[in-house]
Amino acid sequence: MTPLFYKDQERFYVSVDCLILGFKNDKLYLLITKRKFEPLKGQDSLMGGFIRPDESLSETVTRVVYEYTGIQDVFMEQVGAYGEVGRDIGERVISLAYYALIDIQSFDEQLCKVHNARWQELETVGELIFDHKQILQDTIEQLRKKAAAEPIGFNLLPEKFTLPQLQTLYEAIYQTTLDKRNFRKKILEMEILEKQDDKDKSSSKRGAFYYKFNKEKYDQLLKKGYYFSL
Amino acid sequence: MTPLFYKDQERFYVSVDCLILGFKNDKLYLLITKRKFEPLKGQDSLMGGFIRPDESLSETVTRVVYEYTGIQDVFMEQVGAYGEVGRDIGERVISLAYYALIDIQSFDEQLCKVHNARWQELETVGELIFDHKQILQDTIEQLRKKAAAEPIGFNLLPEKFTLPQLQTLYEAIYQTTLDKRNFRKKILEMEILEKQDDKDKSSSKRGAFYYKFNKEKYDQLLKKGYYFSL
DNA sequence: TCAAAAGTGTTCAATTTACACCCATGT
DNA sequence: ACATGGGTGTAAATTGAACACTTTTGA
Repeated sequence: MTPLFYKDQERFYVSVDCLILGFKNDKLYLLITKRKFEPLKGQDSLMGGFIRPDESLSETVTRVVYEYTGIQDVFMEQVGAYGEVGRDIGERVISLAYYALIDIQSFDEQLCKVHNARWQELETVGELIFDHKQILQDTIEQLRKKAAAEPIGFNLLPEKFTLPQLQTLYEAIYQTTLDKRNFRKKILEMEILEKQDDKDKSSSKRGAFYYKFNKEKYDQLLKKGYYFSL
Repeated sequence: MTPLFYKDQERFYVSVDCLILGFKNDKLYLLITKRKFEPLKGQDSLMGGFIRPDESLSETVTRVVYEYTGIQDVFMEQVGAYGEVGRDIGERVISLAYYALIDIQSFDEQLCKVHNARWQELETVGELIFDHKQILQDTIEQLRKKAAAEPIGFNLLPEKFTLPQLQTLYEAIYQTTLDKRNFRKKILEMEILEKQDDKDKSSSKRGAFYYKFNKEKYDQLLKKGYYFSL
């Protein structure tokens, strides 16, 4: 019942490459693994996995991210398809790149040992196999644009976070410094944050109030034609 | 010499779907074809083609666009990868969507008959097979953002164009009206257009001066940290 | 001579940027 | 009591939005 026309076509290996990003110590980190098989076994690589016949693309990403982080229900976005003929030196593989933003607190550190993985500060990532470095560049560029236009940064923070935390996150994303008063004014004016009663005292004596992102309020805002922008 | 690990994996049909866009009569048009083979033979569809083993993704797009338009060296951009398990009802096909912007003047009208294709006004596109309508939505959204931030609109115009033409193009892209004086001020201040000595008299008695986009000037602008925005 | 599209500047409003001091608290 | 990071408002500058009339010329 498969149409004949399809049968005449070539088929290809298709993989996903996942850029798993976390935020700690005021910096963005990329999860990097040592490749487990030839060719280039042992070299630094993005997390990857081949697509299975019964999986959609995002299901494959979800599976790979879960495997490497133990986290489910992760925020992800597609970066693009990479299909130069010789990009994978083993066989021809077309790769679909996705980045995933995780709260690094809920990351299972054990899994680093299992997978020979490590968190590498984003700005200091060295050589990666194939075109993975290019994929990373494209991802950073896309993340910057997206983070400026939609409230996706919160995926990198715990449910409760402080405004200083949020600001250093955006400073890490944009690789710049931001004015404290302007930043706070802007984010608070949107009224998408809910101030909590308790404080984080881990980084100052005075303590900084916790906030939560309120997705419902954000959705209402969208309906009214307002847009997130930082 | 192919690594064993790869051999264990499934392989997939991979196609590109091309959204070929043109501009005429103050409106954007999408090239639509009647599907040539089963399943859904005869229904409206984007231009597509299967990837060949010796082709990169953009080479496949270039080939498909050439086949349907007779145009080479076309501006294109990737929209994304579409890979839901059941998206193609014939077989599982992972599709990589690209849009291409062409100068509709240089389009070979003959090819419409050869391929059962037609230009459909973008805002009136009806049902399309599979997830092609979704792909179209995503494309329009991406095109709007891109056109606002980079000088890609010129790919939809002849080499020489007038400012009224350019303005109606942007009005078609954004689906809004723009203030003539503000528009002209903004685009001319960038100094990326070169005024010609001759006029287009086809749409008014007085005639409107032709301009050309100057890519060199634009690149210099980029180096100085200025950015295109319309 | 008149209809139809091309061309041209200024004012006001909104947004963005720059900037400095007091507060709370643990040591 | 003091050091450390948290928290707050205003003024200036820039950018974006609104707006109306003159010019050219073919029919």
